[in-house]
Amino acid sequence: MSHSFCLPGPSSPLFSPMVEEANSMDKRINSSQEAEVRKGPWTMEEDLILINYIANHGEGVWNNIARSAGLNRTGKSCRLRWLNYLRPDVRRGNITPEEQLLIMELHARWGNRWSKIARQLPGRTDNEIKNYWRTRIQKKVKHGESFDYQHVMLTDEASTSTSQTNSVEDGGSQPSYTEQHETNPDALAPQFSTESSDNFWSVEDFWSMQSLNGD
DNA sequence: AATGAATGCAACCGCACTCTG
DNA sequence: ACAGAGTGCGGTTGCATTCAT
Repeated sequence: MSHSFCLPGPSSPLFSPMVEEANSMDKRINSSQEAEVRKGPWTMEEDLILINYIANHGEGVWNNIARSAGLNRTGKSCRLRWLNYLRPDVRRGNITPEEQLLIMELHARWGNRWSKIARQLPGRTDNEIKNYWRTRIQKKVKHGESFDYQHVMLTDEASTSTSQTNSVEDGGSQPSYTEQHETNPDALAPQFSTESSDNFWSVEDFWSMQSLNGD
């Protein structure tokens, strides 16, 4: 199968700000210890490498993927990034009222079995559900002693239409990708971010592009 | 406009489980 | 049966962003 993504090379203008950052980090790493693995936020380059590698070779042993793809990351880190963010079927953005109700019902039944709960919500990840529960629902449960599904849903729907809407769809916390737009606004290659705005490419765009390339 | 607090999310950590030789 | 490697999972943390003053 040929799933090549036509990745822009590291010298591409698209990557320059990010690569600079990565390089400076690499320098620090290389100067201290060659084999030290990278931690912290993923760069766009790393994402593309991982996506491209898995598209070509499929999933496998994560430590091998990390090594073979040339990513200076642990297999664990690659797996997490793939499952929570890069997978083509991962749904991002607003949790619908239906999903919220389901989460609450399943949590009432199973407790903090996030992965189990996530399996009932196609495209949602355990991490996302866990975060959602802790930041939205648990907070409300704490404040209002009596746990009223209906109330939680109604109030959260309101917040969904305001703050939550921008949490992911406007890029959320992916500053490292969008920053480059500032430093390199005229980059020829498409921007890659989670934003759905006109000027940026989202992960979804990337995968639809991939399917257009005829895999 | 500045700044401190609150919030939300990505990513890491540690432990437990499963698989394989 | 055992040990080591790999994986899955839940808890926690760090930090960027947003909000309130």
